[in-house]
Amino acid sequence: MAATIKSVAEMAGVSIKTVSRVINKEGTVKPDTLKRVEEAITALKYTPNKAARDLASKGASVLGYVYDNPNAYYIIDMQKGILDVCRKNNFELLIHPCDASSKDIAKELVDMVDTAKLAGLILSPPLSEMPDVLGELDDNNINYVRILSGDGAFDSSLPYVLVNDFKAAFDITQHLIKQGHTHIAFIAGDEIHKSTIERFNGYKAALKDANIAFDESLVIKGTYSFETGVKSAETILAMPSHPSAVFACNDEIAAGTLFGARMKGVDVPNDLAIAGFENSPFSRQTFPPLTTASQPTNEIAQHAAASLIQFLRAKKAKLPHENLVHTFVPELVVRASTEKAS
Amino acid sequence: MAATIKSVAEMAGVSIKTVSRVINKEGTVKPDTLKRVEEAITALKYTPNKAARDLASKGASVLGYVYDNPNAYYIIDMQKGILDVCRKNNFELLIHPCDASSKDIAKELVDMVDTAKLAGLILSPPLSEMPDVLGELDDNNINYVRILSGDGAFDSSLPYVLVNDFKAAFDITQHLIKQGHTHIAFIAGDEIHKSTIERFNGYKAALKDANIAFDESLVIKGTYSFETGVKSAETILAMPSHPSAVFACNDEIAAGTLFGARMKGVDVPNDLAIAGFENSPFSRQTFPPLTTASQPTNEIAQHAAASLIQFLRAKKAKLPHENLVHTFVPELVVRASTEKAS
DNA sequence: ATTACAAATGACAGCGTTGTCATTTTGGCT
DNA sequence: AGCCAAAATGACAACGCTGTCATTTGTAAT
Repeated sequence: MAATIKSVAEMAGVSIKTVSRVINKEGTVKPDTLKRVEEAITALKYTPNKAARDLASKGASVLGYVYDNPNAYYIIDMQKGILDVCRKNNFELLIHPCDASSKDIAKELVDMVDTAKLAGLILSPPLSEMPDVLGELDDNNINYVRILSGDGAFDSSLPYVLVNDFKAAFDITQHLIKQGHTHIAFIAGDEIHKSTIERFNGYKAALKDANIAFDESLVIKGTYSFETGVKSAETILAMPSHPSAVFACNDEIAAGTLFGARMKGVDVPNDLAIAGFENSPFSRQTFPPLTTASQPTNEIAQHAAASLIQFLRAKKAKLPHENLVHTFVPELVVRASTEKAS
Repeated sequence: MAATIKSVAEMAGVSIKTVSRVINKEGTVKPDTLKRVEEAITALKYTPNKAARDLASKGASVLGYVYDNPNAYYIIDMQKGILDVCRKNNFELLIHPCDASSKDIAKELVDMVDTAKLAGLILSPPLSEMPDVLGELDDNNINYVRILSGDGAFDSSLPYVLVNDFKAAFDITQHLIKQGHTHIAFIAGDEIHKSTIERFNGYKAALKDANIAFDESLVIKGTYSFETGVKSAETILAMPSHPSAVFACNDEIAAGTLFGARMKGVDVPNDLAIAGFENSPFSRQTFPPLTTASQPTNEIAQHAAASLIQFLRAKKAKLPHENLVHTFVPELVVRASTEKAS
């Protein structure tokens, strides 16, 4: 029923190999024949059979996007960015939400790559920051690109994308300090995420930079969740002479903190300033809207996917390839939750 | 390098066809040989080559999930549900976010099915409710399952999943009425979504049921967005003797309304009760939390995917199949945004 | 035992491409 | 015109599996 390379070849009066050359843009076809073939392709509405292609060329062009992240907005943005690049490069995408805390996660990924014959993986935090998972992937010769939190290049034959949480956290803290706060609480997210550490370090660095003594008692451990924020608000407000500002490790925590403060009748930002991180859509929709840091998720995703594809191509062609690295610095977004009405 | 069906056959001392029978669970293999083959498979870590399989059996086992929906939580839930079923049935999933308002959307989908040799599509609203898109799919003999808003079965040879927004909206409105409200505004979402219409009808039915005259001036048109909520709040609060309650077509609008009310210093729920729809995670995280209706998105997704797969199998085997229909009724979730402190 | 028939297994031809290598065509030089 | 290398094209085997049909093996009834 559907057109095949053979029917196109017959119609154009050439061999199937020539048609193959045309669809693969090998560039060794005379303009004249090229045109005939292209016309035949259009006329027959021919699209190459992917299965046959994959079989003949050994190995499919499918990437896997692996994630364990509760932030739906982040995931959706990542998916869109990756898909864009995949479509442009004739790759397909397999998504794989999973449980990073599962004991067999590494094996699960290896199996998946194996079964689906994946060309490579794209890893989001926290998976991209788990040494044992990465080690297992390395052992099995699996290609992957990582998106992770960090502020400097490191040695790796595989591509990766860095997000400089340190710098952004520094900026946010500095912003709070400029608003006159000296007593700033920090609410941490899951420690399995390197971003938590980086943001914490940025926070400390900004304090130091402003000659404000770091006070351990102002640091609250938690997870990247609304509930953490709610509980932390209670804790913070119960402190004798409580902090006048809070830097929450992400918007969800910040929203929870805001909620908790509200419950206690506390005025934000006048009695308590609150800053988040990530620029989730809802950070704009809380009341008051949250000061936060914005990372270009879609762009990050595109860079990650593009690097991986470039890497795979270089590898296939046995070309040497440069170390593919990109760094992004989330940008400070100031909103009402940290700015006193003037 | 990797094991093939041939190497397994050799090791087990059988023909490749027998191995094929084993991996396809055809069930016509003697227990004895079965065991030998399975051992060989394990020993060699053999996994069938998907491309070869697809090629030989004409047509891959890949479903496409097509959506144009700004609600990230909904999409993530849907994906997870679909993915679960796909994995269980050895199907793969291709996700396809798209723009339903694009003129060529129907063509885009047909092309996609064609190119990726998809076995079928899963359609979310609003795509599942657009006659011209469906018509084009029908014309091209594309198999699909729809998830749509409605309250009764209809004739269709293809499976579909119904969500009874009418009933749920009725329940929400009734809840507001029971709280003593008689002056209830309705904020509509995009009209391209049938859910908007259904929810509107449910709202009207509940009013009628309580002998409250329907007042056209209390209906505000909008889109499923936070901004619509914010603007509507202004409109509503500017009304002479403004409504005491609002039924917003979804949580995002409701959150916006809440935000807008807050801006004006209005007390929710005492001066204005607000109800949403969808039970988005953030409906629990606004202050006060929103009354809403909860739909089991994950389950809906699973049913949709399962019906489609069942349909495809029946079709392939040329078996007659019953009309595969499931109906879900979202459940009322009462929270502080509509309950006056007692 | 023999026959008859069902169950289990195998041989082999595709499926629609790409890769390899052989062949033909082309165009620039003498 | 004649020659040669380079460019263009083609023939054909693989890729790893499934479908079809033929063959062998097992089983129950005579």
